[in-house]
Amino acid sequence: MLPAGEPKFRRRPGDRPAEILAAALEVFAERGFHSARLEEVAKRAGVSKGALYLYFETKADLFRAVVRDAISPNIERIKAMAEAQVSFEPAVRIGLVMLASRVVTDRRVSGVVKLVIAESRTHPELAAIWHETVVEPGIGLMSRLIAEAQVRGEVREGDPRLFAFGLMGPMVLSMVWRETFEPVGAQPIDVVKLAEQHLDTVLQGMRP
Amino acid sequence: MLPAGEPKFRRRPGDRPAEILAAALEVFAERGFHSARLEEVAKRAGVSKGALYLYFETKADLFRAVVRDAISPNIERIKAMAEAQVSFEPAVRIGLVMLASRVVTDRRVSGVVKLVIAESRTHPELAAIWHETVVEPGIGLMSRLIAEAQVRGEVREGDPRLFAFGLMGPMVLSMVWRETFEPVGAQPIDVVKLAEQHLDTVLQGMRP
DNA sequence: TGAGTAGATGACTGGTGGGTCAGTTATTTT
DNA sequence: AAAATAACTGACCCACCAGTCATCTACTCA
Repeated sequence: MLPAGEPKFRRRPGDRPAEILAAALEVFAERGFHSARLEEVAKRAGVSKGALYLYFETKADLFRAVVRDAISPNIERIKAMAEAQVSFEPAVRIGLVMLASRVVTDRRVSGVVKLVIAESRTHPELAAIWHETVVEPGIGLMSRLIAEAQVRGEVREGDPRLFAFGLMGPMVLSMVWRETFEPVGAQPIDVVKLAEQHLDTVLQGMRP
Repeated sequence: MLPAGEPKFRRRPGDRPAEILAAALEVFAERGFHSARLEEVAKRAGVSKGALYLYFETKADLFRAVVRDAISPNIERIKAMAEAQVSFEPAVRIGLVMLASRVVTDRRVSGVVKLVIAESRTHPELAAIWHETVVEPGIGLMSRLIAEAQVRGEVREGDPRLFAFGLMGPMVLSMVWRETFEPVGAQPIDVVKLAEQHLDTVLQGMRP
């Protein structure tokens, strides 16, 4: 019964955390927090269950790490957009279409968004982190651009924040739709088309 | 130790199911499916855990009953709207504002919506039921009204279904917002104001 | 009023899965 | 080459809770 050649495992402490996070994201996204089995995460990450505990304290800790990990690229995007000096219409056009084509369509993102929504009662810190690092800065940025455009007379009067919700709403709906209704046979939404048509409609409707 | 006066329990088979459903809705909405404790449901319904099993087969069965129960009034509403012969603009105006003031604001509804989203992987039947009895008829009705308005030249060209998503999006966002971000300190959305401003914007943007 | 019965109780159980740790194996150091 | 080290394994433990059932109690009706 002596195993020939291939070693039973390798020591790769540098790569393990990222691999475990990737596997955990998959399993959490598929099953939700409670139904996710650590045994399954370990299997997909190619390690034993015990190894998970070398890198993460508890299941909840692993979950938090998954969500935090998924946030970072989005923060970069928002920061970049906020720093670039741009005028309202083109910024919103480019921003929303990019959001539609790159973010909303990415199952890893919509999966995490769904997780945050689903587990917000049992893990309110995650909803809080998500809110203050992604949602509020994003909405804040849009509101500011809209308010500036109003001063220049390019946009009619109205609450800038509500305009921002009006623009973002269908993107949120799309993520919910993809995660909730498409798996049970709902006709998929063409998110990019939706974003474009919605932009045409709302931008026209926002003119004075 | 003989209890004087008040009996230990009463036999009220007629009222129990509704009371259990109400209690279960509360607990499921607060905790989600897995974290919800049947002991807690029983306590709030004023019965013992065993009594639950006189009326519902399993926890999942109880959960399904809660969701089905919450759907029915909405089906009635949609049916009524579909049967009333109405023209596009006033119908959408009245419909969306009613939705905002009565449905989106009702925590019992937003709670169940959140549950359906959260548990759609482990209970896809619920997502399916919700989709075919509420979502699809609702979207279908709106799309039809929009398509008819396009024929009459009241609305510019564009995919009627995407217009419908554009109108509904912010309502979905509002429910998610209330259930997910408000509990962690997010500034509440005035849903009726949002609905009104969004209607003004989108209806103007939909004109030819 | 008392026998019959359906409604209701609550202590109990069994499966499940998060978390532990004594021991094993790959790798580094001496 | 041997010792030292740290990554990793996997069998085990035990808390937890959905679901059960022997028993009891309220109500009915003859």
